[in-house]
Amino acid sequence: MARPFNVRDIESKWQERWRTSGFYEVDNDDPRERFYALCMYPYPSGVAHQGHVRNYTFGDLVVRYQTMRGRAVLSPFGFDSFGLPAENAAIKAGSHPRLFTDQRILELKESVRQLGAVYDWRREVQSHDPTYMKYAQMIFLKFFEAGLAYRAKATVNWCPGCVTVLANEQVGADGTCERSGDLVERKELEQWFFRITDYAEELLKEIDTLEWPERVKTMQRNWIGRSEGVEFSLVVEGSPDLSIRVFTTRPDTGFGVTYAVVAPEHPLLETITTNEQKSAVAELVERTRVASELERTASSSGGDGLEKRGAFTGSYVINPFNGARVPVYVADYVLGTYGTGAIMAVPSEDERDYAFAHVHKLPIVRTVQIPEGFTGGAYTGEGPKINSDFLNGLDIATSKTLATEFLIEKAEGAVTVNYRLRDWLVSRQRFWGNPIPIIHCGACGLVPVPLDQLPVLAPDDVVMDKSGQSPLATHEEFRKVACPRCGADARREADTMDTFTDSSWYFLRFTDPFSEGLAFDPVAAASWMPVDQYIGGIEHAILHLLYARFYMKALIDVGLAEGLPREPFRRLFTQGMIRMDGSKMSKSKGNLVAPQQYYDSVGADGLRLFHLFVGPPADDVDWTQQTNDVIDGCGRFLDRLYRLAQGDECHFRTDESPADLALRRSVHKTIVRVSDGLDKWSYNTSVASLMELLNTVSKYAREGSGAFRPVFDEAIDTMLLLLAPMAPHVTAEMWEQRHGAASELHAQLWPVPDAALLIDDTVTMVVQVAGKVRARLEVPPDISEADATTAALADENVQRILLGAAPRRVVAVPPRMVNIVP
RNA sequence: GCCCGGAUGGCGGAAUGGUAGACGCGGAGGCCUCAAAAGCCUCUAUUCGAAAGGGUGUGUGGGUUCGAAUCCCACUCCGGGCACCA
Repeated sequence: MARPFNVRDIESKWQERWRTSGFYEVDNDDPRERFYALCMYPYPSGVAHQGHVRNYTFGDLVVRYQTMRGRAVLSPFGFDSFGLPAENAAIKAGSHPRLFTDQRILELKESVRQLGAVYDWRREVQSHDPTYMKYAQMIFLKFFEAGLAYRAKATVNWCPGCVTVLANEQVGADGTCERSGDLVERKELEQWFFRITDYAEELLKEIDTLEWPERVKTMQRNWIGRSEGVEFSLVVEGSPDLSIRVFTTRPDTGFGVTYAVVAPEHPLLETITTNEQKSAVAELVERTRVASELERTASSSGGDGLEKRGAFTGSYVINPFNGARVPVYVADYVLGTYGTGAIMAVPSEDERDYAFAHVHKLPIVRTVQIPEGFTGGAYTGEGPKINSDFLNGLDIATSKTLATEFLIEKAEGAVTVNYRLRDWLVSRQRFWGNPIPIIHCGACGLVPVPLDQLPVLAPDDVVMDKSGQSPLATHEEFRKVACPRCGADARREADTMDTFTDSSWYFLRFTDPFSEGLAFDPVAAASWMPVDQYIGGIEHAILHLLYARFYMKALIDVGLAEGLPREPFRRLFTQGMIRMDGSKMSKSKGNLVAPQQYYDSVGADGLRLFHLFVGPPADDVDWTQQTNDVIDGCGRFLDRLYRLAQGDECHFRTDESPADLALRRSVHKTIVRVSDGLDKWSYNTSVASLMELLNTVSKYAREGSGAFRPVFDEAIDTMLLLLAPMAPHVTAEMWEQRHGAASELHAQLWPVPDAALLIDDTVTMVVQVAGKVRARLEVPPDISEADATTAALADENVQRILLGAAPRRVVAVPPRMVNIVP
């Protein structure tokens, strides 16, 4: 494509200028109003792909726009540089992950620079940087001292592909690993956890205060999964001292309990299992132990496997509501890790219980009147209580209250809240991560590495393989250490931290990477936090965004972040992903379209404009055959603007004309429209109004009576200002051509519309007859209702359609429209 | 199964109770040129009509309203999230 200017020369000129000018570096004592703009820091995967381009285009737009709004904008960049891909690549090549990582950081940095995105690079953070590691370890130890980090044996998720344990959040709904896609196995292992469940209530409550996309908030609420109910005791028949605690959210259905279930992991299972039932129960327990999460949680609707997935224990418990004896089963549909690990089963009003009862031929007693025509099994809807003694005829809510009181009095009942959220498993059996700074001493137990010995760094000569053992575990020199407390021979912890721990506080480090001896100075951090605009992918809706919220609260509570807001990200924007042939554009799918070819043709400015223009930023983008044409179109728009601004094709006149006022009105209306679009994340319409304005100015200056220079100049300058955050290079170049090297476009303030120019002399009023448009009239904007009606009725076409008949009714909304009802 | 989005020309999309289809892509025609590329101009939902003008039209069916892409009810399809959490 032949262009009126040299894209590469212009773009590299300005990129170099931004790199060296320090214009986008902000100090912590900057007196301007502050704005913290942040894109989620990336895993360094090499040259940027279109997803990065899209993300950083939005981020850079925010930075430049807010800067022109007069704010001190904090715009840092860094790398989430620990993680499996580098380690796996290193194993394959017999090399060290640091080499891969450092190389890829350089590549990604270069891509970002070529996009023209501006950052305060003095604040750069890399997870694998020893300084950052030191403070990450220090935070771990603070959590450990505060009891927020603990070691426990638990049934955990093990990914055979990644040869490490995973957090619950990293396991998909189908029981596969979120990264590798392997089926996750369950293992009983001793691991490190963060007590995120301590914060379940706060994490849930504060979601309401966040300006986040509704669906992200919903996903977090569901993940935390709060449910309110009653815990009470079921006394075992024949053993008055023995009872099973159960949890229910439907105490009102107590009269419908026809059996009870304990989880295969339940501590009382052995005690209550009778001799005759021992083998059946043992078989069930063994089956559950080896079954994958997937098998265990497979849909309950398939009755086929269900029969085998439960066994009678031989014991009975007494239903406190009616004194009935009901059998106790063990079944794998009850989880040992939730509630009390045991339930009262009400097949009539619970679908899972219904399915189980159906297969095991257990009785079903309805306690809610089913609606007429209801044909399903369990009925979970509203209705009057039946078969329920003192609850009969009442609604469910009232019955719940009464039944709860009953249980409190008669069955050691207590109102309880349960959460689906589990503690965060943070240890990983991998090499390329931050070592957990703990020493295991036979005498002293778990001993923190003294602060002055941080960071614990992994040695470079570690054998990384996929044996499943932590690579550090086999390095004798690393592991062997004297206990800091008693001096005896001890062993260093060999596991590393989940990389999500790194991304849980990097945004705090960005605010103050300068202080010595501190992760960050709370005063400096408080001057920037919370992040005013956080931008990233929807794929982090739960994982990163939940962990970071937890870290923020925990850091405050352990005293590292006093005075900071408890929520780190005030506003979140999640961009759509890029799809090609129906699937996400990604390195693993091999369908990447590298940005370089567009840097060469339409330039970074053209490509940025495309990402802004292609559709609403939150929507997914389909990369199709049409895409290249649209990108060319964006380049064409910049070319036209450039050519027009040269003035060679314009006719200039020295006297004023009515056309000048009309143009100025278009210009000032465009200021409003573009600003609104930028404020409301409607970048596509902002670009559209600039394109429209260019068409208008072009017509004004090249056709008809021609252009008046000052009006033309105002139009061009305004367009450059409005376009500056979107296409920063070419606009900066044009500004310099017009105003000289002393004036820098990006240092200008955002244009302010002249209110007087936002009002037109006449507006188009629509005349409808019976709701159909029959005429359009030019009327003054302050036309009265009577005048509007008169003008409407006088219209020739309206007259013709009315056939002289008097209107039955006239609705006038001056000056927009008049609707005549014949 | 439950929850949340969404459905508008050939395509991406605009319009959140008042002119449906802004803007762009694609397409058609024209100007410029020896010719092409580039650029520029005009047209481009559909249908009847020579035109003036009219009919139809925002997934489907109903409703509210002077007036509905927009609000309400029911349904269909598409996308996403969650899914034995008692």
